[in-house]
Amino acid sequence: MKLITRDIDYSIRALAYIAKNNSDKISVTKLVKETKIPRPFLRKILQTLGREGLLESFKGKFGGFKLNKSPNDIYLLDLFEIFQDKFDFNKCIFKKKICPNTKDCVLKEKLDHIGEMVKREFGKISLQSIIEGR
Amino acid sequence: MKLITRDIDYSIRALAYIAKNNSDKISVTKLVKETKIPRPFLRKILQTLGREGLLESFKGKFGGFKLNKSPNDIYLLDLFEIFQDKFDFNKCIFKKKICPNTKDCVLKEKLDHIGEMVKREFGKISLQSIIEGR
DNA sequence: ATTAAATGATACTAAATTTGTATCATTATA
DNA sequence: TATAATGATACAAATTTAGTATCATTTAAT
Ligand code: FES
Ligand code: FES
Repeated sequence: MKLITRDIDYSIRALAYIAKNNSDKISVTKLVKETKIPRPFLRKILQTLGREGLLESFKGKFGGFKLNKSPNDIYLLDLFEIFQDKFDFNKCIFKKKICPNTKDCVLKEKLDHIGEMVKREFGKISLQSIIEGR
Repeated sequence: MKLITRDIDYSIRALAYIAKNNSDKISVTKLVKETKIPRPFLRKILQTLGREGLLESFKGKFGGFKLNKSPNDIYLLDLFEIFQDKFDFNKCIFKKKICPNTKDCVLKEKLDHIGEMVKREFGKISLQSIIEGR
C-alpha cells in the first residue's frame, strides 16, 4: 500500500522548491529543470494546487506560481485530501450474512478510529517543518 | 486510498465464517454459497492463507479448511502483512536536490512513525473481536 | 500590433496494480 | 475407480495511477 502517491510526492517537492524561493514567481519550466519531474504531469499537479488555493498563479510571459499561504499553514493532510479522493480509510466490507452487527459495526468503528489518528498526524506535518528538517 | 483491499476483505469474511464453524472442515464450495465471493479468487486467497499458516487445509474428497490458530491469535495485521507486500508506508521520496537532509530525513521519520502507529493498531484487532463485535 | 512564454482547461494514452479466471496435477474418500 | 476436494501457477480483465497532448487565454516586451 502506497501512502505517498506520485501526485503527493511531486507536490511536496514542488512546494518545497517554491517555498524556498518564494520571492520569485516560479515557472513550470524552472521547476522541471530543478526537480526533473515530467513536465505535463507537473503542470497538471500545479494547476490543481492552484485551484485548491495552495498556490497563486500568474499567467502570461514571466508568469509562474507562488505560495498562497505561509509554509506554516500548508500541511501534508491538505495534499492527501486533494489527491486521495477524500481519503477514506474505512469502507463497509461485510454483508449482513457475516458481519455481526450491521448498524454499528465494530470493524468499521475501529478502522474509522485509525483513520482519524492518521489524519491527525498528517495534520501536524507542515511544509515548513519539511523544509527545515525539523 | 484503500486500506482494505479485496484480498483482505474476502479473507476476513472467509475466516469469520470458518471460525464460526470451526468444528467442520469448510470447503470452498460451501464458502462460495455462504459468502458469494468469486470462486477462483477465493480459492487463491485461501491457498495463500494456508501457506501462511493461518489455515490448515485438507485435500481430497470432503476436504476443506480449518483455522490453524485460535481466532484470538489471528490479527488484522497478519492479513495486511500477507496481502500488502510488507505494508510499507514510507518510501523515500525526495532526491538530494530538494530534501533537506538525506541521511535522517524528517519526513521519512514522521511517516515511519505513523506507519508504526497504524501497525500497532492493526495488531490489536483480532478475528475473535471482529466475530464477537467487541 | 505581434510575438514569445507562461498558465487554464480538458481529453487522451500508457503503465502498473488489483481483481478475477482457468487449468492441470495431486490427494483423499466412498 | 469415480468424485470432490486442494496445490500450484499461468493467464486475462478491470481499474487506478501516471503521464501526454492540445488548444485557448493571458501577459510582457519589442
Ligand atoms: S464492515 Fe460494514 S457492517 Fe461490518
Ligand atoms: S524523503 Fe527520503 S531523503 Fe527526504
